[in-house]
Formats: sequence, C-alpha cells, structure tokens
Amino acid sequence: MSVYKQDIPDIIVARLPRYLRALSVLREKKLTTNSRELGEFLGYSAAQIRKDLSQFGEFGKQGTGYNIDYLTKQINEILNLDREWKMVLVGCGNIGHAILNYSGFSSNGFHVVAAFDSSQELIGKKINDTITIQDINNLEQIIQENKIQIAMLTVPGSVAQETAEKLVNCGIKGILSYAPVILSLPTEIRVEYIDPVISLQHITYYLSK
Amino acid sequence: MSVYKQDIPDIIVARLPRYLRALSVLREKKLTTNSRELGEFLGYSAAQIRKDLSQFGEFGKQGTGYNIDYLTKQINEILNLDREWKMVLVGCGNIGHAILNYSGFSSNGFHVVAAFDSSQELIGKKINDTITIQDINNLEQIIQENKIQIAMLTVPGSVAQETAEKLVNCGIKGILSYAPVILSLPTEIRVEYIDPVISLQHITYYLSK
DNA sequence: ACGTGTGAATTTCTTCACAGCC
DNA sequence: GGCTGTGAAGAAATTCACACGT
Repeated sequence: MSVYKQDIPDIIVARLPRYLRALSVLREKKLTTNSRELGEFLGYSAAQIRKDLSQFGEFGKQGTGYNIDYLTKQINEILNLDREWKMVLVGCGNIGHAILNYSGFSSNGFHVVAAFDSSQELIGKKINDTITIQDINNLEQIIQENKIQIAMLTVPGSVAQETAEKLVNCGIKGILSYAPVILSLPTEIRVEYIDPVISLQHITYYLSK
Repeated sequence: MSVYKQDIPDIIVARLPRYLRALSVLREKKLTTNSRELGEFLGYSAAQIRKDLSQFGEFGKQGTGYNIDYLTKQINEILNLDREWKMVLVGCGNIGHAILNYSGFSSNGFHVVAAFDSSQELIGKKINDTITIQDINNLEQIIQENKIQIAMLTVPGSVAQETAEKLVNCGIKGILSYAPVILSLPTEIRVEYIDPVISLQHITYYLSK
C-alpha cells in the first residue's frame, strides 16, 4: 500500500511534528501509549490519531497500542528526520542573533552552518565561537557546496521578498521566514511563517476589550 | 444580524490577521481592492475571502470591491485591535532578550510593560533603557495593577507548564508560548505556540532526502 | 459591466462504530 | 478485555454560480 506525497493532506502532515513532541514527553515515563492517551495529550480525538497514522502504515498493535520508540522512528522517517539538515540563516539583526545562540535546533538535527548579512558592520563578526557572519554575496557558493535546501529568513520585511528570490535562485527549497511579509515564490518552494504579531492578533479576538 | 463569538469558526478568525497584512501592503499603492486581488495576494480563492468577511458584516460594494481603509478598520475592530494591549514577558534568556529588543510589537499596538525571570543574575538588569527585569514573585502585582491579559512565555520547556499555571492564576487570559511544550490549561485560556522546530519538521516532509 | 453576498453543491475533514487481532 | 485500522456517516470548510446593487 504505497503512498505518494500528493495523496496526504497537508493538514495531516502538519500534525505529525506535534505527535513527535508528545511522544518524546510520554517516553520519559513509559514504553507504550495508545490513541486515547496521545489524543488527550494533544487535544485531538483518538479516532483522528488513528486515522492520521493509518495514512502512512500500520504502526500499532490491537489490544496494546503503540510502541513509543517504534512510532517515533516511523514518524521521523516519514518527515525525513532520519538525517541531519544543514541550513543557512540570512539576516543577522536581533532575531537572527537570537537564533544563532539558540541550541534547540541542533538538538533536533537542524544545523545552521552559515550566516549572512549585507551590512559591512556585521560581516566578519564571530557569533558563539562557531559562526562568522559572511557577506551575502557568498550565499550561492556556500549553499551549493553544502547542498543546502533550507534557509531561515530573518531580514527586515522591506527586503524579504528580494532576499527570498535570491535564496530560491541559489537552490533553496524550503524557507522558514520570520519576516512579517507574505512571500510570493514558485509553488514548489515550501514556505513556513513565524509571525508573532499574527499570533497575538489571533489571541486578542478571544479577549474582552 | 448580530454575531456571537462562538458562531465563527476559528479557522476563519485565524485568517483575519493575514488579511490585515495584505491590506497594509495594498494600501501603499491604492485605495480600493477586491476579493480576487486579495485572494491572489494571500493564496486563497476569491470566494473564500468574500465568505469569510460576510461572517462579520457587509464591508464591500458591488461593482467596486472593498475600500481598504474601511475594511482595515472593520477587521481591526473585529480582532479587538482598536486599542493598545499591554503584555508581560516571562523568561529573559536568549529569546526573551530578542523579543524585548524587537520593535515590531509596539508598532502594532502590543507593548511589553514588564519582564520577569527567576535567576538572580538577571533580576535588576536593565534592557533597552526601558525595561528592568523583575523577580517573578512580582508577577501577580504587576498583572493586576495593569489589568494585563496577555503573556509571552519564553522560559525553558522544563518549567513552561508550571509557569503557565502561575500566569493563569494571576489572571492572564492569553499566552503566546515559545516553549517547545504542549501546555495543559483551562479551555477558556487562549494559547498560541511559536515553535520553529515544528515548522522545520513540517518543511522537511516536502524536501528530497 | 463589475464585483459583492449568499444559498446550493461539492469537497474535505472528523467522528462513529465495529470487525478483527492481541 | 483492550485497542487498532477502517469503511460509512456526519460535520465542516470550500467552491460554485448567480441575483442583485452600483
């Protein structure tokens, strides 16, 4: 029962990383879980957990549930997390700096191998003893030498679109953008946005004025 | 045709902040737009834009489309953005610091009025000339004096749950959490998560190994 | 002629409920 | 008895298509 990527709705794919988060917490206390427990943990129904997972294979055992290590391994494979991913970071202002100092990426297999900026004041600056900010003109060389597919975009909104286009021209396939701008790129490029203002504006709808 | 909050699906509410982003860009070049143009900009269908907006009122004119300023004002009111919002920030490590130095919140009407940490080394430190990191024990007093409803949670995952509970006990109604942890809180508390690892894991599904 | 607002049709997503296996 | 995987049912979201106002 082989499965093509196009077959699986994105809404299901989007839940898989959350399953991983839940599984890693549950693993601290036990070896096995089930759809009811996972669902309670995440706020989904047990049926939905089972339906989602059944899109990719049969990972559970009747009467027993799911072996946590086994299920984790399977989801990791589905999400292509059974390898390390190299990334570049473009834009070394406040947010860029914070990301370069953040350890949560590398512990999950994501490594920032180079950082870029266009400002002469920043170029050459060493961050965290490991990364030196480079001129943005070196982008293409670094991306292609390291066969990098993912970029984190932390430039100001005013230059986000043009920078994103440059990244795509250099061969980048996926972008995690922190810029408060909707990027217009070829559909085969995968873009995810992190925009705290949008999250806050979503929250305020439910608050009392 | 009055509308109760419960009536509107969250998936529609979640799109409204994006409409605002698009409108602010379009406003730079024109006074009027329509559902087709807005939809192209955001990657939604024209019909969806019209259906979404019709949930809240009749904001357009047949034959003309939408006046951008008027529509912006209406959506701002719907999302309770026609006022300033005060927030507290809890956890002054890397991410907390970056947020305190970031200006994108206040230009959208969100103001961090106090920052907290539990570490004696950070308490008393002044950030950005305006905010002094306070002891987390002052949380309740500050929140209640300023009638604050929103908190940004930037503590390590290991203490996120207990810190969130403390915030709720102090009267916080909405939390924007940067901690890589699923919070378990009363359903009336509105929580949004920013978790870049989850975003990256979503991206890698679509990349070639 | 243009473009909204909206019932109706369609598609997608979620839940139900149960046969089958541990 | 417990719990999965899954067709079928049900609910929700999206798109269609058009009457109607400008």
